[in-house]
Amino acid sequence: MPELPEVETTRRGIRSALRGRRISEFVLRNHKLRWPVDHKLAQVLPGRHVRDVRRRAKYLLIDLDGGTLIAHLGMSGSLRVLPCETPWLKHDHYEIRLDKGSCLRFNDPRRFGSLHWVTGDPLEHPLLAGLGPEPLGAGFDGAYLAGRAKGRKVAVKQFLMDQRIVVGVGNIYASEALFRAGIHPRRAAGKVSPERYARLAAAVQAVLGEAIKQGGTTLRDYVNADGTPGYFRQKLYVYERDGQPCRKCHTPIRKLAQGQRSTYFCPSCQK
DNA sequence: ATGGGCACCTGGCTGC
DNA sequence: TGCAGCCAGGTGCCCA
Repeated sequence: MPELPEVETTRRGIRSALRGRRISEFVLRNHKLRWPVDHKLAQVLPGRHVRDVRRRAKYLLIDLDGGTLIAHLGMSGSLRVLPCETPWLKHDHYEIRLDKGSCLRFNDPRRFGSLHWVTGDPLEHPLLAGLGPEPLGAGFDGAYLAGRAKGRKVAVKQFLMDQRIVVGVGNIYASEALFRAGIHPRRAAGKVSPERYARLAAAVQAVLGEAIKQGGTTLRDYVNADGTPGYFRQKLYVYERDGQPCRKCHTPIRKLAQGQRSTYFCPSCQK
């Protein structure tokens, strides 16, 4: 999926098109996403206005009068703003039609995405309640990471991707942040020094911030709200670069498997 | 509590 | 050309 930078880029793209607008219709073409989408949304949503579009972790929160839509893009999902007359494409699953002829449409080949409607505080929804701090907000730094890592034997790369520890870091940016911090992805989380956690926290913030500026990373499916790809791919140091020379020391980048996911690293720069 | 593995699903690529 | 096998921006859940 889209990781934090891609979700944030999507948020910025759809927010300007949605805010203040009135929903005229909700069309559910395929309710079989990660969790079944409630067909009643077709009755519940029309007439409501969009107050704001927020992001928490990799979830988009679309605040309406009297409730919030919680949308997740899964691995391959994208939300785009389109003219209402645009024909349905393969893997288009739902559409929020707005006044003035535009609509927000969700496309997701793998259907790992989701859509929930809540009338209370969305941050208290079970999917969101246990999430860790935002990496670009207060409460995330090296001291925090070091504290959470005490005694943990899990590899630091998997630790960093645990959304209960810190949100938003997925498979691409975990490898990239560890490279920037010079930390070997297989090192036990509890055996990384506080000094190196300070470097790692700064690296996470830097790589996510830079990726947001570039509109995210497009590998395959991901497109922004206006259909354009993200341009951060050319700035990646290690992800999907196995066998190619390290951009700092020219040692070939290596690939390994951790928790059924690929990890990329430089065996010379990362210890 | 922690760690490890599987499941959900489709499509694109590789190699025989 | 056909097809099996493997891999892909995530994460909830089950088991030891």
